[in-house]
Amino acid sequence: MKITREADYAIRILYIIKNESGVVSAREISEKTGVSLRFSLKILAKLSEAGFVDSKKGAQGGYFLKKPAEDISLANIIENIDGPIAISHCMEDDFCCTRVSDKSECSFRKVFCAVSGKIRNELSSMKLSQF
Amino acid sequence: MKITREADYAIRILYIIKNESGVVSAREISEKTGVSLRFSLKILAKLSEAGFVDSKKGAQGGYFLKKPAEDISLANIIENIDGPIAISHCMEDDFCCTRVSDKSECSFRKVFCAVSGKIRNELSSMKLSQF
DNA sequence: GTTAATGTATACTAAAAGCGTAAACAAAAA
DNA sequence: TTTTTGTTTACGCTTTTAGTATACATTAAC
Repeated sequence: MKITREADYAIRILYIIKNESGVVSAREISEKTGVSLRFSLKILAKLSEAGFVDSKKGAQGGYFLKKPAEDISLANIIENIDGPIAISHCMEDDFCCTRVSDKSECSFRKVFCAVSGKIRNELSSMKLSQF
Repeated sequence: MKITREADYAIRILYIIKNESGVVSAREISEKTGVSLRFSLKILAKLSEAGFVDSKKGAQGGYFLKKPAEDISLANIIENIDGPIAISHCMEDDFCCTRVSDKSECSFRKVFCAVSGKIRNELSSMKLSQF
């Protein structure tokens, strides 16, 4: 029922980068979040691959947002780190639906999909810019 | 971001008990859900302790609902098996708030609490009786 | 051009949680 | 009194989470 710590950290890291005028070094991010340098770097690499940030190498280098903060939602961040937002394993093809002959028949699956959709909408409406 | 399989199974088990006229044996529950007998028993013990079901021992014994199905919501079941519905570790006292001096200052905490509340409301409105 | 500060990539490991099993026991109906 | 059922406690395997270590590549500054 929870997002991972990594996703939580990712949100805070992006928040720090957003609030800084120039580029922010991994060291500075680590100090401000309290997350170890190594782990911060790992998360930053994922954020970079996902296209949220870009980096400038070498002395005085660091990270900066690649997209406007209005275009980054909590749902975007979470899904990139943790994978799809889904409230139950039921929504995976090899779980409940190996037991229920017709997938569309499973009323719980329907409910879980509906609830997951609402959560996703909620988190999609929350943009990095509003924090 | 997911409920555990145990919670998912618990929901399905209660659904089966609800739809049966008399008592239902653990064996029958296991067969109908596809969950092993032992694991079904483990879940049934939790559901019994939580007051959702009661049981009749001895030959021809089994389980039956202790409350009306209208009074059992998905939120009730999930919280009993998995613990409180909370979308982030941030909401635990020893996580983000060891880093933020004033808990109420942490804007992410507020957002996570709000989203968690919405999810809980959603799941609370879904009663076992409607399935 | 060299150096030092930075980011990149891959692999590894420890701890926790999730998932399920085993075995011995207790109760009660037939 | 036997058999069917539920109860309790402990154990163990597997997967995920969380974090670390090492070696390498890039580039700005001097």
